[in-house]
Amino acid sequence: MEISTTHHIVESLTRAIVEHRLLPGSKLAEQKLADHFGVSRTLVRQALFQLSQNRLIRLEPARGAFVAAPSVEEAQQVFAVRRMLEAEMTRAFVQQVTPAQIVALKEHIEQEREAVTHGDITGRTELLGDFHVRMAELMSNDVLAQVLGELISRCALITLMYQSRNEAEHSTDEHAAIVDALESKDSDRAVRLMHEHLLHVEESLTFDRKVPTHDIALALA
Amino acid sequence: MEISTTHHIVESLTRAIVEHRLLPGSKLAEQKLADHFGVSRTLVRQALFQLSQNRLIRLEPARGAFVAAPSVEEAQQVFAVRRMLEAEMTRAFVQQVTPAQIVALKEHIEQEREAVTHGDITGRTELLGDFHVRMAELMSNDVLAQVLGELISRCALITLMYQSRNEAEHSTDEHAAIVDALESKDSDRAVRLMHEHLLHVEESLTFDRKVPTHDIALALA
DNA sequence: GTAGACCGAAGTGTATACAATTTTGCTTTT
DNA sequence: AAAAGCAAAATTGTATACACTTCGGTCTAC
Repeated sequence: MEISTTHHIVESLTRAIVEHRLLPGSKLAEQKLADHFGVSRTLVRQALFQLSQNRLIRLEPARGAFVAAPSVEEAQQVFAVRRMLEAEMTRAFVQQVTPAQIVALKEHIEQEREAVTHGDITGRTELLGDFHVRMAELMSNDVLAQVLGELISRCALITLMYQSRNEAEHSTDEHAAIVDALESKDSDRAVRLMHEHLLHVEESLTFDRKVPTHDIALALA
Repeated sequence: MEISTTHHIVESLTRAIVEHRLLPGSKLAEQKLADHFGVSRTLVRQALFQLSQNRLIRLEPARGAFVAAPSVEEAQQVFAVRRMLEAEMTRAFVQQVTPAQIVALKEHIEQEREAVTHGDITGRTELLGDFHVRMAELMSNDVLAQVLGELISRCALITLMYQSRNEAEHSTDEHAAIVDALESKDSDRAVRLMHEHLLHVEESLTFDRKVPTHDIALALA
């Protein structure tokens, strides 16, 4: 089954949503998208279906597709799962860590610092999430990397919405501290740092800032 | 976007695959399925796409859909993730356990025992997996329940293929032991038992029994 | 006798046509 | 003037049509 054209549409819409060119609640009309991409509704529908599986959009029967507005509660649940999973991932990582892996992680952190100093908001959000996926990949467990990737992308919207520059810098520092602990094979410290790091990121989200919404009932509540 | 008809097709195919009426490697031709369900290829393609996201089938461009044959390596990776996730889930469960939750889990175990004694292979595989999902649900973390459910269903094929009745009985006993530890709020014991339980289930898979396959290269290797 | 090209059948990939539902704006009624 | 009802327009849901790729088999060339 061919998926390359569909994939392009998915990528394009994903960028638009994550970069907030499409706000949560916006309607995604099939024919308009089809015209824009120069394809038929068939491919647009495939793409929309895929995006709904990624939780980036919400499909309502006979009404259409809308950009998702993940709730703070959902983000908190995702972080609870991440803390469970990544704490143990960190412990397992120390068991089988190699110098090459440490180098790879340190290089990644350098990229993070660059994005943060250059004010590249989208890039930094992506890189900060990728640090965690990179760890999973280095453990040569594809399933782990994929599950973690889904969890992280699932709340890309919220993370992006709520993360300030200070918090981004803080995250990078914490990543560096984790790698230090990994390098010295201090399993307990690494696990504790990872756990605290995820708590910090989650705390930075719970400040109840205003989210643009198209849901009237929610807006007036 | 309507999904109910598609959902019915997905359910039907899922049962057929999990119950081994469709063997790994089997081709799923779109027109034949469309005729069988009395719908057009459009809906069949939607269903196939969804099944491919669940890893129950594999889509090959311009060649079609085939029932997946998850490798033992993949199953091992899934179990590695489950051990990480469920060990911590168990620890968190003890923190907030209530008598009602214990009752619910004990009732579930009774259902397991019935299925095992009645020789209901499909039912018992489903129930044995559901025990873990039920725990997640009782923690009122939908995301956790969903992630775990995906992990478990992901290797339903392999689990079903490799699990004998003895092993199933053993699993039920281990579930009961875990609930005992939860009830006495012995967090360390519960975590240890859960970890060992998942190791046991995985071990029962690694015996390299013959798997029917349509992949010539694999069959002759 | 075997390797390779070629043709037809079968199947997938995409577009379009049509049916069913929702939305919208106007008209009518109170 | 506000609300209810209705009809037209717009939008989604499903089926079908057609183009393109793959698969099998046969025929030819060596």
